[in-house]
Amino acid sequence: MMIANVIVDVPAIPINQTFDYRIPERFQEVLQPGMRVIVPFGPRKVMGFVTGKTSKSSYDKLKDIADVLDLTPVLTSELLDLGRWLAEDTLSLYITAFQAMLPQVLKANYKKELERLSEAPLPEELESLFAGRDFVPYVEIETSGVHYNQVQKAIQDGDVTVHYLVKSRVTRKLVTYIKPSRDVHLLEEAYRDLSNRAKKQKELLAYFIERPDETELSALLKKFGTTRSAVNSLIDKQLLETSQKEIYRNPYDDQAFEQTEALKLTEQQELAIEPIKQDIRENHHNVFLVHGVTGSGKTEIYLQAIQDVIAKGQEAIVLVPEISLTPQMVRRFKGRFGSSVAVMHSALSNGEKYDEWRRIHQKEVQVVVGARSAIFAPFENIGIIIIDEEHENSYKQEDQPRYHARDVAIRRGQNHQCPVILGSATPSLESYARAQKGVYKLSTLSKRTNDKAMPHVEIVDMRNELHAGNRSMFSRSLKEKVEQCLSRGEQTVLLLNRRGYSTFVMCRECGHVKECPHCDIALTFHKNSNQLKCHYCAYEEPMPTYCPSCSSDLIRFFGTGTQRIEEALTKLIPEARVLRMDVDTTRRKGAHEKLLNQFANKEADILLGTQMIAKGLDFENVTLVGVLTADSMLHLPDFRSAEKTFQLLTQVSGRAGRHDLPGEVIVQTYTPEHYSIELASQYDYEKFYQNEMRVRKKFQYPPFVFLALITVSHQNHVTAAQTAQRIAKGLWNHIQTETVVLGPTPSPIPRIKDRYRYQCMVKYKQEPNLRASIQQVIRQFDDQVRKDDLQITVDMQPYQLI
DNA sequence: AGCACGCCGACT
DNA sequence: GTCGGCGTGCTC
Repeated sequence: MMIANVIVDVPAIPINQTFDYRIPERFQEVLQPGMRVIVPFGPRKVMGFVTGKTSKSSYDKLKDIADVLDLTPVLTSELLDLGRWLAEDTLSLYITAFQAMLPQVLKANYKKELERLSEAPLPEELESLFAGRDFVPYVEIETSGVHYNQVQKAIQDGDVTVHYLVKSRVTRKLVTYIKPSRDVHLLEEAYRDLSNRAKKQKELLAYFIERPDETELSALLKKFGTTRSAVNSLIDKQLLETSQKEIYRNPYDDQAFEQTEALKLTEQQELAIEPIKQDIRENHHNVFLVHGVTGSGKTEIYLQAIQDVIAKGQEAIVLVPEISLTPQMVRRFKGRFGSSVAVMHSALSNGEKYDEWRRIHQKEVQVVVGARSAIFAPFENIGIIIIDEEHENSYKQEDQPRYHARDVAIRRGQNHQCPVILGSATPSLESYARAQKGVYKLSTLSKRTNDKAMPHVEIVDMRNELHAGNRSMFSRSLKEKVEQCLSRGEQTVLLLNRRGYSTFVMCRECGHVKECPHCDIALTFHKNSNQLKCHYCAYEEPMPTYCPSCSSDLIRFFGTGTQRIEEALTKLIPEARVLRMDVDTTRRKGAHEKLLNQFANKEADILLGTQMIAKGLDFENVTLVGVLTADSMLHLPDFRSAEKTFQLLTQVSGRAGRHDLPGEVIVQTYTPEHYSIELASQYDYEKFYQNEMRVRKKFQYPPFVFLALITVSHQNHVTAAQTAQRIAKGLWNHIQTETVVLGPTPSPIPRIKDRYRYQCMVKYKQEPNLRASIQQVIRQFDDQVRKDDLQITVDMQPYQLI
């Protein structure tokens, strides 16, 4: 057992394998799989993960491990295994998968520096750069313009040498503590001797005579209303001493959360939770889909299930989408489980994320609530995994490794033999279909806990507005309702669904949208060629000047923004105070919370914003929700567009009248007859599901098939297209007859950073060897990838097709 | 990826 | 001669 298998931090295809290293004597006791090490790799040093230990190697020129970075493994054996699976499942590199499972600060930083070895004079430029120092960072040499061969020469003469450094990014937060350094009676003696003018010193000393424990410096200064100088004097007199302690950055003040108790469950909730509790008791893995309408008390089910898990001495992972948007959620978990909760989300600093991660790693918490990557929490005895708002696409990572947290959750659920709960008011079709097939266990919560009806939804046909001479973005009905709401002193939320604007073409006269005749997907307007194109097949046609359906010349692509809406709104209803929330107004850190707090404090009457206001917000005084353009998403060139529209409308409707006041919703649309809009207004998920499934079946989209997307990019247009073509051809030779390879077609964004992009889509039902086939086909291009800057990426479960 | 090596053309 | 550009091959 003196050889370690190491995955090194070199993200390249030929390096995607373990490399063997000898374990030097001094590390043999401590080194375990899952630890990070520094190893020599060629002429340099790199970080690596130990994946295993063996006694022999097929390689005979082994080098020694240079250093061990961790005292305990950062990856448990389960996570090591999970990482390998993840890399293979997503066709990523092992190192990429491992890095994705850990906080940023555990990544290595690489530096080179030059060390002077002799007193012999160096070339002039180099000599002045050293300026008496023994070490010079390599970056200084690069930026100073010293000739490379001078350095080379100095190295050859043995006057200097290069060091390859691997530095950890870890920064620890230290806090200063003060404690007495002498016995109490010596302090008392010193107290008597102190001059009466040293008032603060006396006070401090008296404090420590009373309580000789360590006290945090900042707290001490605050308590006595003094500064560091008084303390320093006592330190100089050797009466007190300082010590530094490492603390965790805790982004939440646990005391600030009011503690809550388990609520009494309704009959429906009881029915839903019982089988989950049973699996917890019996250590049994099942996936539960909890389909519960807004306000049906899904969270309370999560909380009570977690309670059971904690009582058993096990741990819980809760995933929520973009948690920074839902301080309410944090409050509920911290309120129930106090300091046993770690919170992981994107708004935390790297240091804060690391500290939360360590609290998990060191078993100081039993519950983690976090965004996507929290699924990799290094717990070893997981009793439940919960994914709230299961349909959210932020659970899919859009860069390598392109994983879906749901898949990882289920894999970990199997590893730990524990239940996985998927919760949503609008489950993804994939999940609901699996529940229908019995793969997942379905529980439905159709009633709200307060027995209130869902707010009434009024659909406004914007074509009628246009015919009546109203060309503004606000229908007469919406204007009226906003004014009424205003006069009652209640608040309004207006959603501008901006995504997809200016890409699709719609007739403002009749609502007609150009779609691909082969794909039933809206065509995308390409400005440079003035063409409409389909992103699923190669279909294209010129941009029409007249609507093919009603011959109106009002056919055009859409473009508008929150800013313009805000202007129009203040003109229309001058007395309303409007708060705008979009990427521009929330870019600054904390701006988000500030805006929401302002609105909660009723400093504004109308909150106008994009998607970000649709999710998880809960304001008791909001009684009106307006959706300005319900169909803007509907015509995105994405087979999920109807599903996304339904989900968004359902979600945003849930924002109205959540409390005592009754709410209402106004949905403005050019296509009121579309089933996603009509059924969302009736809160009829079941019917929507049936309808959408028929569409998916007809056009062979998920969940009836699986997708894999291969994207090729190259600075040369022809190379990109040709390579994609060859990949498509290559794949045809490997696949079953009912599998389809579509394309190549230009990617939705055909050129990014001066690289042309082509893609192939694979639609398949049963293709057990697809990953191997894809790998085999693209391996032929490895050389070109390396030497010709060709890029090939594979997404085994694409979500974002646009 | 990132580094060294080695081959070749250009230039003081 | 020698400087420096880039193609090639290796990394336990």
